[in-house]
Amino acid sequence: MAAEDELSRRTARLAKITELCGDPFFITKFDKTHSATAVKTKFEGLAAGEKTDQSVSVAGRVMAIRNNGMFVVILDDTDRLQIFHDLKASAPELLELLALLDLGDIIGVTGLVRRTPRGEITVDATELKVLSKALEPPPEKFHGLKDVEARFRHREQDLVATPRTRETLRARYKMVAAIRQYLYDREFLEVETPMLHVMAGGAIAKPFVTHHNALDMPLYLRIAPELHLKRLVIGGVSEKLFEINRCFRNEGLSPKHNPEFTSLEVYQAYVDFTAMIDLTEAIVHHVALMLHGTGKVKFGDKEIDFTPPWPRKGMVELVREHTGLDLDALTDPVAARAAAQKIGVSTEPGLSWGQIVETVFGHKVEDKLIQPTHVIDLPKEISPLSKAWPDRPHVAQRFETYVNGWEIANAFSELNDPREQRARFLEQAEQKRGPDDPPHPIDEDFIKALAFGMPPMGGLGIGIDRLGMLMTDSASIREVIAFPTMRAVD
RNA sequence: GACCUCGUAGCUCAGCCGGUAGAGCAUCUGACUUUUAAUCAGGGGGUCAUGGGUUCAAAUCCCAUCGAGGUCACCA
Repeated sequence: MAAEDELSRRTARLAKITELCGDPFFITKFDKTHSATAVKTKFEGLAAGEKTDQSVSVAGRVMAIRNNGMFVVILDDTDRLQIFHDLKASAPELLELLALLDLGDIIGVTGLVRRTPRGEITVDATELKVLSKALEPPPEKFHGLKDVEARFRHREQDLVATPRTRETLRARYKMVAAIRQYLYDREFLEVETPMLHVMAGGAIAKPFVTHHNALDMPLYLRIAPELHLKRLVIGGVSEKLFEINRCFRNEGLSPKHNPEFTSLEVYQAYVDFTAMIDLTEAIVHHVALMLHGTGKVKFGDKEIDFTPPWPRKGMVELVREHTGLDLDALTDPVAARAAAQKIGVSTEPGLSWGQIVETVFGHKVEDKLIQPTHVIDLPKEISPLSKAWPDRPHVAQRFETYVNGWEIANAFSELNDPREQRARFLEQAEQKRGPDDPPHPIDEDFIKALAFGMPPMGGLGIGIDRLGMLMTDSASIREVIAFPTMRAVD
């Protein structure tokens, strides 16, 4: 039967239902007394074949109709639940309505709870209401929705058809809630800063550009909230604050990159980056415990142990361990570049020593860091917002945390010297980057804010989507984003 | 952006050494009073992503386009 026929068949049934008991789309409420799980839990003790005289009202989507409607399975946001209709003894109106049910309809049922001889908790329907009619059929009941494109373009279908999708997205949302609660409990204030920026700062990435009509000027979707968050700390809104929200980067898509993604950024005055290491471990471990009851989390064929503390290793030290190349001994960029070339890492000419270290690290080390590892001692040249060590001026007081080869956290002792910050920005603006990259703008408002006096502080960013992937054994970032970015179809 | 793979019924898939399209689920008709992916019998349902080419003949081979996935590149 063609799709149009399916639509007209279901529409015809809707008309009949409307004749019988009114238009379902006019219904505004249903007094649901129990969720599917609540029913199953409450009557757990029933023996097979045992009946009760206790009535419940349940509601959900019709997932299966067996034995001509004798058994109907509904799904709500907790579980599936079986409904029984006595095809011989039920009221004729009920049976008439039952015959008009389709897979996917939303129904409300009132009836007595029993356990069938086969052991299934079941509601013997005495009342049936169609609360909403599905005019389109659901995906195949056993194999579900497999087509990746369809799953992401029509997440509602995927959610109905694929238990794993429900679990993954729920876990992601619970994870975000757990992180918020963790920080609330420690008196961090959750704040909001602009999504629309006059210039996109706080990171290096290509921004999305839009235009404000009334102001007749370009605006950029933020690539990071960092600079505004620091300004809030400077102003004294709170010495401990955070934001969990979206950032946007106009770059390539990959299993680890979505154009919009969620980041957590935390700032705390009067602490250094080592406090952010502790906080990173605490937050991530807390999330693992909350979702899995243990710090050890399965990912693919690996087991990742989030139990603190995690090892800290220098970036140059790691490069040495994995390649034998000691970049500390080659501080001249030309020599460093030649040495990198020898071990098969070619770099653009004109890169700084720090950029070469980062490139070699990215090619030779990154994907080997499976268990949580804090990479410390990052080059100052690639850390324009971080304080350097007084006794090691080319090394930043910064770390990046890697898990499963992915960067999931990035933090530093925040640079608060406005003169030094201006110099770093200028250096940044001159640094060699991609051929079509726009020049890095200098955010004078931010420098002015620093000049107003920023307390020493630690700042931390955690990629929520990637953390979500780790916590849900998801190979693609799209699994943990309800509606990942897709190309438009005609 | 480059390369590889994929796109067949509403869904899940088969068919791909060229010969005019199949199965299961869903759907329709009938049977069935306790099913658990219910079962049994029968029926209907297709622009084989789109466009072009080769050929007597194309779902199948070739080219282009669109969409998707992957790898790489890009990426604080």
